[in-house]
Amino acid sequence: MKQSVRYLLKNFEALDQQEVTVYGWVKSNRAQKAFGFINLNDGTAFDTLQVVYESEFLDNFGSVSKYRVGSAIKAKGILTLTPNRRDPFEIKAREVELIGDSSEDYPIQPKRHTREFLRENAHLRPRTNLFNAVFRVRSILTHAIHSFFQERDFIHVATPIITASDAEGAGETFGVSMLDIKNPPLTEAKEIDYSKDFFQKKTNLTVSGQLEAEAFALSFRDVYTFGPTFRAENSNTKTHASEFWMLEPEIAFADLEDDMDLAEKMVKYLIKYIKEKAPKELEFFNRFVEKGLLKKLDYVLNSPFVRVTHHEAVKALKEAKKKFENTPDFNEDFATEHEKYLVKHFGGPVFIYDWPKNIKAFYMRLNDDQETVAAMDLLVPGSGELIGGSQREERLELLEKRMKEMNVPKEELQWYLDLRRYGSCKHAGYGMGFDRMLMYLTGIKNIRDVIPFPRTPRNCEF
RNA sequence: GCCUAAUUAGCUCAGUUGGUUAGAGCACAUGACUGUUAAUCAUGGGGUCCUAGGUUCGAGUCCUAGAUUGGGCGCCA
Repeated sequence: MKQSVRYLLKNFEALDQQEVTVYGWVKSNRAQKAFGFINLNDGTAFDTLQVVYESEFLDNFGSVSKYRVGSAIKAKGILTLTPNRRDPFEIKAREVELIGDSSEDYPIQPKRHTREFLRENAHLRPRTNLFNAVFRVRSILTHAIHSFFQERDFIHVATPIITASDAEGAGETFGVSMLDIKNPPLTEAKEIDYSKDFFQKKTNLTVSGQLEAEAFALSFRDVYTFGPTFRAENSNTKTHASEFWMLEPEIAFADLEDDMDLAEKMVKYLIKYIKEKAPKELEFFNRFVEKGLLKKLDYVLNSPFVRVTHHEAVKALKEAKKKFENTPDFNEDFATEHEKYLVKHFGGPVFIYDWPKNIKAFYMRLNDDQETVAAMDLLVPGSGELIGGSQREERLELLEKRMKEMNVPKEELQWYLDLRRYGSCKHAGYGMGFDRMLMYLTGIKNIRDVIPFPRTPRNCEF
């Protein structure tokens, strides 16, 4: 019988003077002449468990006192309440056994390491306090997303990872091919002949599950897709990764207003959920990662998100006293400095909606002014653009016209146009960068530190 | 992709104007210690100063190129 540290932390009061067995890794070991202390972490809880070992109970006291940090051990002993000490209880060992030694050069020490060093040791960093907390919260956040949508009767749809659609926009994609790259089959025009490839056409890793999600929304009404996404851009920033996770809900019989309502409700739900399920972890982030994190989250929880049009936002930028490197323009997207100013100016998350049509994607619904589309971005402090969404163009003629204007090939997207031919209706959706949401919730400032084994340009270790 | 900074022990860092044998804390090893919790104390071992060239009587230190990493920006349905 073995107990997890999490179980003991929850039930220790009822287990006083009972024998328990724990397995885990040594976080620190402090030996004196006839007794010593091991702080044990088994990964099930953020906190460690103190194991007291004494020479009078152990034959192997000498070797136990030499167990190094990182070693895997088993400890059997008597759970004892210690109300006057720092920890509420401890284990008085009757048996301590080495399962897996950790050699002298174990890189993770009971001291502060730089994030860069830990990134290079991505296989060992989940053993540190910080990453133990980050990746537990990541797991809980995944669950929070599913429960938010499942509680609202959304259908989860697994959209494909490999697609043949290159029509979604200018985003660079990773190609998927089984052709011999040294000697590929060529067409008469001396171009690579993808008809000889595995799928008999050019394929790539997905940059979005949205188009397929739309098909399901026009069957199930409310759906969401949640999974990995791949971008081959040579982006070197702390908010971009080559492989990341994206959540994309899609709702039918709904407009942009409904879309923003859903996004706002969801963000608040996720914050509330994490506060409830990972209070220890949040407290840790609040102390050591971002001072004021809890205050920030509470503020977001309790105030309505500001909603301004792109036009109003640009106006606010133009009226700002601050000098920008890039001049704000009514027909342009924002630069990073503009986004930073806007979230500061509006004091928290802010929706920017009704964007000029020429800087947005072909599927976004044209507004009555003929100049803007029903698109929205949610900007948040620290993580930049957290959510981007729109109401979709449901009118076949207008959609076809827009595709022609933007050189989107129609042939590959006949199925997408079908959705407008057969029972079309207004619908909307958005995409949320899951990893950016996690950054926002934990205060971690680099996306590489919220992804277990991050992939970025020139880096695919592990 | 552009700009900028950094790279010295397992880790975090110091290293004077270019000049003796490159240092500290933690970690590791040995020992002391009857309640420690980043324990403490004593002693000890541990270095391709990122790589390749160059300048110089002499380079961790100066120059050139490259690699890697950080930060800023760009790209980003």
